[in-house]
Amino acid sequence: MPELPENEAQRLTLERECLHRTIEAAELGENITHIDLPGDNELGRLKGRQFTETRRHGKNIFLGSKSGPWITVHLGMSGWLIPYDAPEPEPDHTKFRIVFEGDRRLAFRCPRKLGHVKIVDDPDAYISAQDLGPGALAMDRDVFTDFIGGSKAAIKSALMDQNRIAGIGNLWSDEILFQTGRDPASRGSDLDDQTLDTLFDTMRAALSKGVDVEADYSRLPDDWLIPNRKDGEPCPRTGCGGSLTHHKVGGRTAYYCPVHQS
DNA sequence: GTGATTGTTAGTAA
DNA sequence: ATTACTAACAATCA
Repeated sequence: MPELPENEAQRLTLERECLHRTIEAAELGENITHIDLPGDNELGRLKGRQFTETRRHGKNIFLGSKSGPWITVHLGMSGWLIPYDAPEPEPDHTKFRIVFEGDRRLAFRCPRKLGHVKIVDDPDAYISAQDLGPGALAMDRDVFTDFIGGSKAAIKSALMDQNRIAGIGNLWSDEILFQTGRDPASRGSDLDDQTLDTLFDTMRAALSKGVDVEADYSRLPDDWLIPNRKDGEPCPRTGCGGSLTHHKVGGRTAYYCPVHQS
């Protein structure tokens, strides 16, 4: 379930659970055809080292140290990083694991195999090679408003364009547009300057709150979309009175309220 | 069986 | 050249 807030929560978990422990081994799991994982040579480079820092850019998580190497993880659609202590059982669908000295383990669970793990020497070089845009919570207002204001694509698709804004996916784009009161299929180029500013502020506030609650949706406000994101639910916006519905925008399912989002 | 899923990307079209 | 849209990827679930 990984967009910017979820990935940031994962980074925090790694920060708390996986630093300053000597790596005994890095290993592949079972049933790993069709998933992008490091080869044996790469795995060997991790042995004997310690991770000392974490980073995140958009939906990409990095775990490493000044002198490298780093591992970078993308969770894909269903990936999750799970620290645990032996002899607790390893999670199902573990595709990659790190064995730390002592009992600590880190499992990369990825049942749908759309995530990946790579070994990289320099996170910054990796980020620029991937052509990722600036992180949604790190970017300047002008860069955001220039891009959205000049985009003829559906505004939902523009918000999710990782090459321009890194970190926003299907759920959080819906949330941002719900709070801004815009139809997900509308065009960014149709927005006036004031609305673009509001959209930027709303994006920052929504994602920041998601980060604050460590992506625990039960701790999001009741009048937000995500905790109510289901067909036929009453629109949670106070006094709106509409009903939530959905349709396809840019190949993804967009949930929205047809009454207050235009 | 049908259609859906919180993501990315190769290929195509404009 | 740039931008926008679609289908495909793999596994699971309703």
